[in-house]
Amino acid sequence: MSIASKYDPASTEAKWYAYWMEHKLFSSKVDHSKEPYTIVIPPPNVTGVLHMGHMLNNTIQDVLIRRARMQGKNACWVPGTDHASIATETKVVNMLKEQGIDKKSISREEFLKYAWEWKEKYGGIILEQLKKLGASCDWDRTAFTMDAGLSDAVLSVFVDLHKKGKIYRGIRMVNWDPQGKTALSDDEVIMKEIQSKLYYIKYKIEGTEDQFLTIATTRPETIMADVAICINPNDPRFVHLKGKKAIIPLINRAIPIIEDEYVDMEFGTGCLKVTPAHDINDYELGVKHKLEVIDILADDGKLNEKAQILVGEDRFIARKKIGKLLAEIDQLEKVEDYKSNVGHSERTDAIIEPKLSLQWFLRMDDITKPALSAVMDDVIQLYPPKFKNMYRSWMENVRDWCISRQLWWGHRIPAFYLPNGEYVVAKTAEEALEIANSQFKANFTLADLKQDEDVLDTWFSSWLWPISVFDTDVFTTGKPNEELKYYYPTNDLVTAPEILFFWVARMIIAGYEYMGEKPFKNVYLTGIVRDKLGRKMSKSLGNSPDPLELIAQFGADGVRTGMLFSSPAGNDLPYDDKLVEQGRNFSNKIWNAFRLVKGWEIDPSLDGSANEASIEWFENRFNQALAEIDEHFEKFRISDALMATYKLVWDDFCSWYLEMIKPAYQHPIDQATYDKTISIFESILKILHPFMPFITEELWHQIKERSVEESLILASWPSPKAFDGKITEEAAQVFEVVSQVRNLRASKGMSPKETLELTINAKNEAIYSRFESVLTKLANLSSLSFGGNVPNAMSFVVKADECFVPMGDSINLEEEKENLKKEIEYTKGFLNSVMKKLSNERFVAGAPAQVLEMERKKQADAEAKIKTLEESLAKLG
RNA sequence: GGGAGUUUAGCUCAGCUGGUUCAGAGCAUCUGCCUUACAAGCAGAGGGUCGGGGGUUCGAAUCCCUCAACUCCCA
Repeated sequence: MSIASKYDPASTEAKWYAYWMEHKLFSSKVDHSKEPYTIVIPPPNVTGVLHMGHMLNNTIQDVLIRRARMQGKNACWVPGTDHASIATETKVVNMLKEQGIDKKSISREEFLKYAWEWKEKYGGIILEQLKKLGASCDWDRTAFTMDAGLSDAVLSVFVDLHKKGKIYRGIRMVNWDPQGKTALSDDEVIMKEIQSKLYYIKYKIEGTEDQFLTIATTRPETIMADVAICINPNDPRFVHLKGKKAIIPLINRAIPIIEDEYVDMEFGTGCLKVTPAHDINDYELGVKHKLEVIDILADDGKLNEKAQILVGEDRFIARKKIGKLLAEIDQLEKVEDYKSNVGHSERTDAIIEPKLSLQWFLRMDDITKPALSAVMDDVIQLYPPKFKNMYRSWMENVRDWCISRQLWWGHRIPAFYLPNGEYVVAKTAEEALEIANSQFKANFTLADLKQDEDVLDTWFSSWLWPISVFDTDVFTTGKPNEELKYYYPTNDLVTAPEILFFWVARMIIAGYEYMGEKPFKNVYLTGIVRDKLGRKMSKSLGNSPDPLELIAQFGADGVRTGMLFSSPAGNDLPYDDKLVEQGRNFSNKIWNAFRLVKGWEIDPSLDGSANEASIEWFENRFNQALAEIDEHFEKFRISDALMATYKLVWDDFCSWYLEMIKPAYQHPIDQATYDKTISIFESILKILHPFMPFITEELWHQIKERSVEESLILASWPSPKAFDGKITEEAAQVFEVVSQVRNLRASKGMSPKETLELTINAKNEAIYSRFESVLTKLANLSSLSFGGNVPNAMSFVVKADECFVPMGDSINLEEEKENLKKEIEYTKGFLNSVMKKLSNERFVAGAPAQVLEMERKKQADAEAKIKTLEESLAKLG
């Protein structure tokens, strides 16, 4: 045989991907004669490389898009990348550092030149990697969040929202990363439990020499920024302190003692130091009690001159030193070990400093409303729906979005400061100048304008993604172009739950704000890919396999199916090489099934009527399975759809169907059976294609020569036909007899080659005679007959039909009797439990008719079975 | 501290509105086979008190209460 016994994916995959690309089969154009089906890719970081999470995510998208394409929809999968401000800037800064260049020593323009060079060099690697996976994106549409058009859209939106009064500038407490020297959104902060210390510090009461109050704090270095001590008004321990003042140790500044029920009487000493500049809760308390704000920390986390002491020291060194100084003057009561959750920067891992700073904000109270109800009312459906709760609690408690970042790589905030202290928001400096001069009746020149140094949060561009990849002007014109009208709203979004709020929620917000319409219908949330120990895959742990190596080793089809075998929506995927191995084995199984069929000689003179029952059975079984598979897809149960396909192909098609119709070795097959089998094979390739695009396309073309238009990627998904459940049920009964005969052989240690005689005492002989040739072949029988009395035979019962297999003298009469007795005993016990139910008046009265009927049938079946068994026992003597 | 989720076979998970689809699947395990499509395979088998306890019901993996463990989100 000319075809190799093992499938070699490498050459096949390269060949077909090139073929699809060459003939532009992933391409989608506006076509009103077809229903659009659109997915926008969650844009990966432009400088990123493919990791296992991408593999899972993009495999799912490709499965969905390929199936939609086969269903005759105009499938459009838009790829692209995200500029990822912080991540990319960090990488570029590090790269420059390696070259001995300090970011501070070069200008913004120079830095951006390096950054763009970096982007040109590494940007898009990840997209190339996606091609290896088989991703059928319309690559001509590849977008980048910093492309000219998309950037323009971002600025338009900023200007527009500012005009609408939704964007404002204000002092707020933000999460400050002292290492990256930038503000972070709440979502970019990771809470980690760390071991710290709780310092008990004694503050002297003003006007006394020996009266103190003690406060417990984890941050003694901030006492110089204290503006009050707060006690709970209901705390009897501190009644004597009301209205007094306390003196901050070391700097001897008096601060008032205030009262607020916010203070937890149980925690620490019950006294709380209030430091509005350095703690969010204190800040709110400060606002409530109109306290001043003293900020003693510089942007880099070092103490500034307002601290009065230890100026220039790093916050953590200052913490230790303050502890020591306090101890020296005997105002440190004690230090305890303490575990607390502390925010860390997602990017730099530095401990976050709550910091007051001047930032740009987007008002979230109104703009979020349609986005909340869209999900609550299932206009947008989350899969799995359990995320609805999380979504709601987030949307209901959302805070204004801090959209400025102290970085250079990104969309620079289009705000221009004027010499008169005012500022103007406009897309360009020229426009800004015009507005400024007319608004303030001035004669400023371009040189007078100073643009804001900050850039916008990356999500402020990616929230427009489902719109801006199609139309970048709609934000100013308000009139969607043809593309946007046709493709928007998109259908499905596949992404990780960790960015449900970062990204998904904000796209919904932008969708309603600018299109008055949802951006997508369904959101499929994947899980996180973890290693065997349940840890997240990460570069630092080194526990992530290289996706490209996996593809090289197991084939893209194998990896795709492997990833999907065990990853229901929303569930983490515990990755194991075993999974992709199973995927590879599946490819091989399909390959070999094809080898078998392709190897048959056809003899047109042969009569194939003996195979008709088998063909009829499989066609029914196929339609039954297809209905299940389609249903799984509709409900986004992708793993289940795959598993149902897997079992149909492996068990029903390979293990049963092909064995049923397989001619004896070196014997030819009849034309009718061959043709039917090829057509069945084609149907199977179709439903496999979304999961395993490469091997299926390869075999599709090996079946016969086909034109580009006839490629499998464009073939139509089989439409489910009605199936006869009776046929599949009866076949299952016949298969059970086959299994039992095989089992009998195995338990007697007989070779499968030894033929056996089978006699069935059947209620309905037609079931078996229809499949006579199949039974004979698969159970390796020398004869099949019907009747009751068979001496010296082993017996088993299938659905109240007793089957006899004569074993001659090798039969152990006593053992047989024992087995029969056991079976009778068991069935009687079963009957008993049924009778108990049926004799229970309340059951008969309360249970629905259908259930009653079922119980009565159980009773009848069991009684018939017992009768058959007892007769057999009697015959044995 | 507040909220959500999870707990079913060795592992990963199905099990829809309580009732033959009711204790399931895949993988792993065990036994026997290199039976000319496939050992990346074939045929067969074993394996679970559905986290513990209590309740509702004629009937509970499924509903309620309670306890326990784990996970996530928020403070």
